Amino acid sequence: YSPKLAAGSGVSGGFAVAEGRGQEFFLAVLNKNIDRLIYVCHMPSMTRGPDKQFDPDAVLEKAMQVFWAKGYAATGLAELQTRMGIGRKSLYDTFGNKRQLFIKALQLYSDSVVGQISVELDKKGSPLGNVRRLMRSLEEDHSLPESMGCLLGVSMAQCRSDDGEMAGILRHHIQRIEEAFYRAFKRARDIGELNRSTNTRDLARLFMGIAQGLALVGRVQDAPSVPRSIVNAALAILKSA
Amino acid sequence: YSPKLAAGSGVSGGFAVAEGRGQEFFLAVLNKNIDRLIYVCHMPSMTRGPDKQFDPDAVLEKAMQVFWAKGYAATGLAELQTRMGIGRKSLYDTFGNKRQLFIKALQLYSDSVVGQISVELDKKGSPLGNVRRLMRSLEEDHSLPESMGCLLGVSMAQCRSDDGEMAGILRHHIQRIEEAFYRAFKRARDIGELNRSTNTRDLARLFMGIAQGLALVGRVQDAPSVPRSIVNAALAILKSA
DNA sequence: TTAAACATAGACCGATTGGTCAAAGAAAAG
DNA sequence: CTTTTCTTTGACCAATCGGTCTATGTTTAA
Repeated sequence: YSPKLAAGSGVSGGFAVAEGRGQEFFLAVLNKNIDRLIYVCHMPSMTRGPDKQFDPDAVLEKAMQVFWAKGYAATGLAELQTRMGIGRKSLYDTFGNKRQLFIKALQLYSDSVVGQISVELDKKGSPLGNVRRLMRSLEEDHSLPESMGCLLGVSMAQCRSDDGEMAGILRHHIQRIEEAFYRAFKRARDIGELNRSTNTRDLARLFMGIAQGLALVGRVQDAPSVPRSIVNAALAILKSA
Repeated sequence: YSPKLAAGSGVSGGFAVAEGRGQEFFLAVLNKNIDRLIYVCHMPSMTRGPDKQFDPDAVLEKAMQVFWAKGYAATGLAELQTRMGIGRKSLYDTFGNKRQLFIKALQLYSDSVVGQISVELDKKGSPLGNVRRLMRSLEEDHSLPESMGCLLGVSMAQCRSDDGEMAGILRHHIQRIEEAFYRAFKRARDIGELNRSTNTRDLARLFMGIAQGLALVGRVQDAPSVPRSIVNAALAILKSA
């Protein structure tokens, strides 16, 4: 861990008292002091260098934007560097590698966007009202010409079918969406906004799926009519559910 | 179009009668015979080489599979070659380039998969019965662990946000799905399987969106419960629509 | 058989990929 | 100041990217 030990010359040249002794002597000394050596090697440094010149969170946000717009595979390190505004070494030191950076970007997305969805759905008052407000908001977002869809959806589509780790991460994130809808629908049923016979788990999963489909279609849509229709029909469900 | 004319020596050497004439003469002759020359140049060759040693359609099907599983950007020419089983020159001579190959693969997908959906929905008998059968079939497909989702959905997610041409192509293909649902719902309303008040256009777009969401989620799902729920809830809509 | 027209395999291209490394600079403790 | 530790820049790497092209068949009309 320390370059002092890695420098070969320091070992034989540094210990004047050891002159003329055999190899066994050194081994004995090392064995006796190995714990202390390891301890010293792990000690915090006495001096420190300059702090990072960028805010890792702000920079990660930029990376997320790029992945969101272009997808994982189509995003190159060069573009990431440019948009994040940091050097490549800093990028690797801070985030590991491209894949880990992507996973961290997914986490950030989940924490912000999915978190926002949860907040919206958990608001006090009519849970179905919350759902309606959220869906109209999603409709508006994905009707904009510059809509990029949902990063989770985009990533599910790009995730290689044999990449189990990535699939698991994505599954976890979309489950958070499902759970947010589920809480809202369960509460709606409890207070009588939904029929007793309604399967709230099924309904939550359907709305999660609709949200994904909506975001996906919004990516290639040139007019707001299709997102509008989807949300209209989705909200019509709730009137008789 | 013919190397015979491209070979420079043939022009001056071939017309013995023209010896000693000026440049104007040649231009006059060319002008008089230009139509005939063009005609000749477009004539079918007198000899022909060997036929292709592969079936372009079968090979395109293979390419489609690769794009489907890995996505456009993550698919390299090397893998395409291997899976298609043809050389790179043949690939470029037959399909143009990677992008055109991809567009042709999209077309093939649309013709087969979307075509199949249309056939299913246009079947005689109860249109809502057709919808139910189709949705259960989609549920089954996307519950399989090896499900790769829908190539159109995958491509929408990967399509760069500034690639208008690709967005247009994809929009066209998913409209075919929407239209298939629309025909079924319209017919259902006409024969009384749906309420008069139901907006069949909205409902068709919703089901297209649900199908896309279902396919997307199926890509990362490890258990059939979520696809099952989505279709359950989607079909429950129809009972009171 | 000859020669034109095709298809094939595979070498080759510059550009770009994700990733590493050495040299230089900056901050802070001694 | 010096020294140590940290960051940053940018050169560099092998591998791969999409795409081209030459050399070598192979087929068929003349």
